[in-house]
Amino acid sequence: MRFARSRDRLLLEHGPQGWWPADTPFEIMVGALLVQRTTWRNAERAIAALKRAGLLDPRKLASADLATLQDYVRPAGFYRTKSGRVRALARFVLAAGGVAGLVRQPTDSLRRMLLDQPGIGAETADAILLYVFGRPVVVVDAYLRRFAARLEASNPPPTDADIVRAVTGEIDSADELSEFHALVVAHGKRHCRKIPRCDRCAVSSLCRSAQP
DNA sequence: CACCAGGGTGGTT
DNA sequence: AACCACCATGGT
Repeated sequence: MRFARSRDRLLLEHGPQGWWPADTPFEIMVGALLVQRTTWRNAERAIAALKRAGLLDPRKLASADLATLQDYVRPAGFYRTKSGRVRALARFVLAAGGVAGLVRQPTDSLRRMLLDQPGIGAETADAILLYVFGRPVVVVDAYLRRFAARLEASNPPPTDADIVRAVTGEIDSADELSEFHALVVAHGKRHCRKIPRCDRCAVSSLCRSAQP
């Protein structure tokens, strides 16, 4: 039960993270696209710009002008690709009858639908499943890969499937998985990015005791 | 200056 | 299947 125990200690060290910060479910979806390979700070600027323009709504965003969208998305980086992706997402949600229309889909088919959308890969799909639809899903990102690699200390490092298998069963509810993912990110941001050694890491008691 | 941030995609071995 | 370059802004 290493992941569950780690989760408990991360919670003690960092406190509740309150993810995902957003006013609406659709805002979470847009944010999940905009935050890719960017800081949350910059993604937030783009979200604020869209919100200020009243475009953080599937119907409005679906018919928005691309050049205008590029202007709003710019601070989040990759504005040419991301602007098209958020509009495609809006059209997808709209065609599905809104977020409320998607809720009735079973998790596996909903996941496939999300993966069909441009700019939505495994990580973004799982983040949306977890934070928008409350499905008990393990979100595997770079932080969790490093975290698991340190925890397992194995060569070769655990695959994504290994990680999902290990976490599933230790942490099962969507609420716990939400908090777990947020805590792993919070911890990872302060942690050295070098995978193997934590013995000189000063930011976390978890790091020190994970290395006997 | 180099490197990085809450990835995904299309192309090449 | 494993690698790779690319996308682009803003902070350190």
